[in-house]
Amino acid sequence: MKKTILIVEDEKDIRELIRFNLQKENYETIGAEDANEALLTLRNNIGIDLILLDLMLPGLQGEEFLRLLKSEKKFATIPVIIITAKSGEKTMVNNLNAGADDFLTKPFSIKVLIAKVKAVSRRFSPELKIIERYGIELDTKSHTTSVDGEKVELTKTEFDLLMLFLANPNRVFTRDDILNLVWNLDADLNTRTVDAHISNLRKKLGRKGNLLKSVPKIGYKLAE
Amino acid sequence: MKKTILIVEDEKDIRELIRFNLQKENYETIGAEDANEALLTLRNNIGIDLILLDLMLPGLQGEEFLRLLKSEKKFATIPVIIITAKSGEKTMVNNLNAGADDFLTKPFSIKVLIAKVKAVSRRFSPELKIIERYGIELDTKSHTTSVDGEKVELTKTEFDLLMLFLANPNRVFTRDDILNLVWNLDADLNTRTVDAHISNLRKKLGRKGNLLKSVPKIGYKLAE
DNA sequence: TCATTTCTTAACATTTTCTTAACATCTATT
DNA sequence: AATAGATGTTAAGAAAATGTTAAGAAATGA
Repeated sequence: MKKTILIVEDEKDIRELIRFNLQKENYETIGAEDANEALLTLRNNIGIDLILLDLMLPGLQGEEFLRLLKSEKKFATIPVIIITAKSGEKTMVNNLNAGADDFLTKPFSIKVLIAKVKAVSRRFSPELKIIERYGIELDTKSHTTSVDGEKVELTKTEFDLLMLFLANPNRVFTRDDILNLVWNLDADLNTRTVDAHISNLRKKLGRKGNLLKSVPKIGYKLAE
Repeated sequence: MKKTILIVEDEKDIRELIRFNLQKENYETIGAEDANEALLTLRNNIGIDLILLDLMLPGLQGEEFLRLLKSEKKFATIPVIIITAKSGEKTMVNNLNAGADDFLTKPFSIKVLIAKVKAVSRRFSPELKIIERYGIELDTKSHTTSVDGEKVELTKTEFDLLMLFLANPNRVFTRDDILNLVWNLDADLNTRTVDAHISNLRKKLGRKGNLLKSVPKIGYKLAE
């Protein structure tokens, strides 16, 4: 699932540069010009997964904002990467103490930025889990699937699709929902593509294939 | 290869201070607030090279955690440096008996901490460790490799790459994961570089080469 | 320094996966 | 039963990913 990054940066050019590159890496991004706007965004948006914070902000100083963040329980667990022009060691120590998870000094390379974002978000959500339901087991660690103990080979798309349903049993998804959640938001696909993948999945799931139910005129769901 | 240090310390300020300084020394760090989180991290993270353990932990007492560590075969070989406020001689002896490799008493100087970490990891890194699986044997001490008893010449990169997979069978790594774990975080490389090395490795591993499986659209894993 | 080894990348080959369109089948309604 | 509109299925071409090789760059060592 796509991760959302809040970019708090007053210089528009830099903000857009960062956005562009993160979007290319398949992150969702939200921009904020200053700390106040950032706070507003945080309060109105659920599911911010990471904050990129430029410390040289006008108004409420970045440091202050960082402390404020870490003092609100709701936000305290969101990882923060600091961007700063000051490279003094004291500053870094202060920020790290205030709760930053990593830092970048300007000028920074986009590659390093991306690498840090990935490293931090990986550190915070080691998505290693096993989902099991109705005798179907998905292991995200080895990326393997089994049905009643028998191994089944799925492609990545099939795996993601099945994970969506297994994680949300009985919930109906429209074809558009599915395209948005399993593919990229901007993928420009025929909705019937979903049908084709459902069909393949059913076949591969064997006797458990009929757990994937079509809900006429709406979409699909997983149910007994 | 960058070494990863797990810092088990409930006081956030101290934890971050340590992190910052170790990162500066080019170590990878992971923080844990208490023993439970630490155990979780150990189970989900491959390649923890050293543990810094504050004994004054809430919940499961540090001593208990240490004993638990040393009793699990998988973790028993990871060196541990104890941080403690108690400087009593008896405590030290107890901890050293329980498997600690060195200790620091609070308040400690960062310089001493770094020095101890370096000393301990140096002591452990030329450790005679042999990984053997599927008939492939890696000897980290002599840096030699054999397949079904036959010696095989690997370059350092190939060796590190193979070690990553052998130490984590069945786990899928993305090309980015691999670049981060085998190369440095900020190595600025084309992800296809990984493919080239995998290809070379497969060839050198002969009939065992096909244990390195590609997982299309994700990465690679080692599996039967 | 030069020689040698190792690494990175680009180019091309091969394989896998995806998407779509065509046709089949089903279901509800008249 | 006929029809219309939906879903099911299949297979072929397109697209994307991986496999492989080799050449130049970079690192290493004499």
